[in-house]
Amino acid sequence: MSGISDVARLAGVSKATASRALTGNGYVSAETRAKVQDAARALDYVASSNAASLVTGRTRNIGVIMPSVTRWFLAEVLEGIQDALLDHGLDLTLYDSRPGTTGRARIFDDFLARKRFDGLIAVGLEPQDNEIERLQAIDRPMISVVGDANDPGTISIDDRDAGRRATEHLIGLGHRHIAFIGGTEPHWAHWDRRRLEGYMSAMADAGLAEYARHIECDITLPGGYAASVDFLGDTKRRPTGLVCACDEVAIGAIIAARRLGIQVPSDLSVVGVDDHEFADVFSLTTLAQLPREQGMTAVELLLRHIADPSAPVPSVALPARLIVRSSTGPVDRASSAIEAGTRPR
Amino acid sequence: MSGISDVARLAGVSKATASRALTGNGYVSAETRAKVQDAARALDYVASSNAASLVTGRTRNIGVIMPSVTRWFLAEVLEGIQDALLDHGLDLTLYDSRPGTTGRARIFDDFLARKRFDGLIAVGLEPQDNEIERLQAIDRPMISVVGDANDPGTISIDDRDAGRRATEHLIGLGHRHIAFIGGTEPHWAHWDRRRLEGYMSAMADAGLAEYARHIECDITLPGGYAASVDFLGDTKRRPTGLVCACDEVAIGAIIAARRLGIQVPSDLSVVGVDDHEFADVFSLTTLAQLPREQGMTAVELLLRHIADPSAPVPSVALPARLIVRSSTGPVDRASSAIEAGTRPR
DNA sequence: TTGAAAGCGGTACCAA
DNA sequence: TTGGTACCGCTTTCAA
Repeated sequence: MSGISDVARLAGVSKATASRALTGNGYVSAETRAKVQDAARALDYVASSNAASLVTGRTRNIGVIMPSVTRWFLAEVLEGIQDALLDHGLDLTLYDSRPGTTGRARIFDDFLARKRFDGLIAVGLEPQDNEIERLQAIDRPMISVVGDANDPGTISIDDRDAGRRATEHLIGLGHRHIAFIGGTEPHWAHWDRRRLEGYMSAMADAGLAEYARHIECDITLPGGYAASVDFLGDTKRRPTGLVCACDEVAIGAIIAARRLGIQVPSDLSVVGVDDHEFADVFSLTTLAQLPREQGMTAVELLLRHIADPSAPVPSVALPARLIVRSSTGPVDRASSAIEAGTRPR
Repeated sequence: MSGISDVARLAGVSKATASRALTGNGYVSAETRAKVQDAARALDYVASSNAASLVTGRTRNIGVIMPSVTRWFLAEVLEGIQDALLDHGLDLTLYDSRPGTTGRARIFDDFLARKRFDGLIAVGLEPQDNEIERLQAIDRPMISVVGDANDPGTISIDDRDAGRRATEHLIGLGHRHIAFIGGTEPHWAHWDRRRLEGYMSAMADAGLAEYARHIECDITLPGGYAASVDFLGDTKRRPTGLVCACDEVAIGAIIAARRLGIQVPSDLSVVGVDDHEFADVFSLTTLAQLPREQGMTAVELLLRHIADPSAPVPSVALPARLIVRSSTGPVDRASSAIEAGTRPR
């Protein structure tokens, strides 16, 4: 393992000049630069990042904190972040902090305080009470993916709008009995709450507030499946349209419907949010978001913020794009038990 | 930001003593230790890991390199690794190196050479030609998850055995026309090749070699779906049993079967390998592996190796556990087109 | 059991 | 444009 002194010696210059030639900071003649670079290559020189960080205060490392890596959306964002960081030559330190684990507590109490990163990206974090203080105490540039676009440094889709447009899509197909599925009281996230609000306002605007109904479930495929098996079994109250908090829940609902012999979309239309990698296989109509791009955007915003901490940090609210597949279709009033009990308009 | 000198001053001791008290290396009286710890707490002292690493050569950071984080198995292993590392107070640097990307090339050419980690865990990496040399050049302890258990420092299930037992399960149910689905020529991984071998040997041992058939597909849910729609459509040649390279492929096959009106398991029995989080929702019979445990085991092996580099590094081959759900059942000879053309034994 | 002092491997200031 | 040198913050001899 040769150090910069070895490189300097071989190139016949001082350590200082070697450093300047290699980092590109300060004046070096083209000639000496070439000499130094040759020497470095000959010795397979790799700078010690510890030594460099110690004096510059820069780690060339970005921390990413998220509540899981096993959810499709989060994993996609993570890959977008990784790609962008690799392009910039920056390392990625992962803090996978599942709510309620001792690991999460340690991350907030110890790991973040070490500040082994120049900046932090929080993805879908939903910090609880004292975690927020910890985050603020870190005193490092930070960007959030998923969250309230009114907060500075937040990248997300307009969740309220997504919920609204998913609902309007079904209303446009003639549905009135439309339910929303997703979210449970202890575990509400910012985004599913917003999507529910969008659903509610679309229903209200269409004069369908009395038909609005919210079914709680875990925001996972098995969660959506379990809840759907329950409420779809009740034939009398079964809605004809279903707005789902996300695609994983929607796919769970579709699987449940099949198991119960309910045809999608003739008996039940289902719309999700995400454009999950499985959405196509399930022919799922959905409001697509691009998590990978969100991750890459987060990196760009963060690096800009690090480069110029005094500049205001923008937020980015991306629109979701409606992709119509065949899990939604016009309501079939004749064959619907719930419509049979409703007076026609 | 106070440093160790501040702590030392406040505690009324020297830097050296403060360091000893805080790190636990060297003799310090219980009394001074307490004094130093109090001072550290009072000042919210956090040691600079750069400074410490510079002198000790230890980074207290582990690198994890894997070809993706969006596959269920890999994400689960990653969370197992993260949990174990958090327990030990170690950071995790992620190198997500998707095959064929420029990012992957950079990881192998630049990032790994920086050695910003005390050890490396490679998960399902399948390094290609020159990548292997790069890996060896790193000269840091390394453990592999997924791979050949004959190589030292490898954790995996016995893939051959898993393929064999999945096949034997179907044979035991009376199936003879059993196909294997998964793996395509350019992208063979070590594990799906081994599972195919297990399938082949089970077929041969049961005298069913003539019925063996291998269907190629991408090792993903959409890949399994697409291939299945194709080959299940050919009623005359349709097998009654299907051994899948992994659960994602198996679930894709089940979805394809449903779409084609093929009943599972009465028309087609499907068995996978993994016990994916969706396996239960699809009632999938599978050979379960525990990726989270594999990740945690990898950390333990790696830390032991780092602590004592001269000790031999063991390998761990875990057995997969058969979980029978309702995607497999006895063959129904009467209703099977393919069986109709076969003489009974 | 403690303190003084020498680095770890770079960067950046200042003078030449 | 280059070289000498102090120093980043900590650990670790070595001597007391």
